[in-house]
Amino acid sequence: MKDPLAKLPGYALRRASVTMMDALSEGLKDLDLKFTESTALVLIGANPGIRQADLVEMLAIQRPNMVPLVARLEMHGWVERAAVDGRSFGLTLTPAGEALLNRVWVVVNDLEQRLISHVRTDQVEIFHKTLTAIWQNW
Amino acid sequence: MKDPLAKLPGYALRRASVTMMDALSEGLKDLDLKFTESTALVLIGANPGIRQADLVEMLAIQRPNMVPLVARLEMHGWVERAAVDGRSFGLTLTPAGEALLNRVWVVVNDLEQRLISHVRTDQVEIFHKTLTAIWQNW
DNA sequence: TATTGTTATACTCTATAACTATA
DNA sequence: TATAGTTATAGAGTATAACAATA
Repeated sequence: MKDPLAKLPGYALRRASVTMMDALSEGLKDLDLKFTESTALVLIGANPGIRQADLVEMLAIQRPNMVPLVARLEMHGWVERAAVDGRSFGLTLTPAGEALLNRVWVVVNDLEQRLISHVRTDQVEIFHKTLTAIWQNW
Repeated sequence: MKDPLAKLPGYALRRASVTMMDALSEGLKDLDLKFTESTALVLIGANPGIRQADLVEMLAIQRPNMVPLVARLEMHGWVERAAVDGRSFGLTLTPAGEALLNRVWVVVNDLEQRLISHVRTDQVEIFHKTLTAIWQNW
């Protein structure tokens, strides 16, 4: 059976991403987290007081989809919202949120290590830079 | 604003894939095709008489989702189904399907070239091999 | 008994339009 | 007038269970 798709780096990029995301979803399932929720936790943890609008921009998701996401993190007691001004909220992790974030990092680091295991050691940096250039300079 | 995600090759892989897929979807919109439909056309074109079950395996999609996909390609007169035995159909492109496939290749080749433009020339092959290893040997 | 294709359905993720309140 | 957050909703894309017909 011929497979012309095998010659296409773009197709490989897609398949690699899906494969990795499947594994990540599996790992996050134990934490009761979706992928985007985990990235939001990371950014809130690194930037206490960050606003929803900042998350929207950094994660490149739609504003309306941020609402139920943050609501769920707050509902579980992982994130707190404090009014910054009359229309925006600053987000911070609760102690429970910090603890959860630590577990997120375990899952993520395991995944990244597995990913990197398929990249020659001397190629890891350029591999990363190339992927970053693709989405940032497309 | 700190962004710990920027250090993660896996996150870059995801963002790169999404960015590229957005561009591909845009290109395929002119052809009235979805991404998976375009990959099915490629495989049918390269393997006349291929069965749905073969597509399902090669594209790693679910069998039930193949049904409306092939039905749409047939409905538009791009693909013909011929009974191979009592339970399976062999798929072939019609002349209209071949013409459409040529246009798919134009879109795909443009996209691949744009993708590759972000990869150093001497790195293209290893970049491709690395991505392939990730999804095939995960 | 395993395989092929099918039907019906559900779930997740993402996108759009329109609204309120505030800067 | 532009921005932040919200509401409601719609659309892809993908997944599962169960079935009929055939190998």
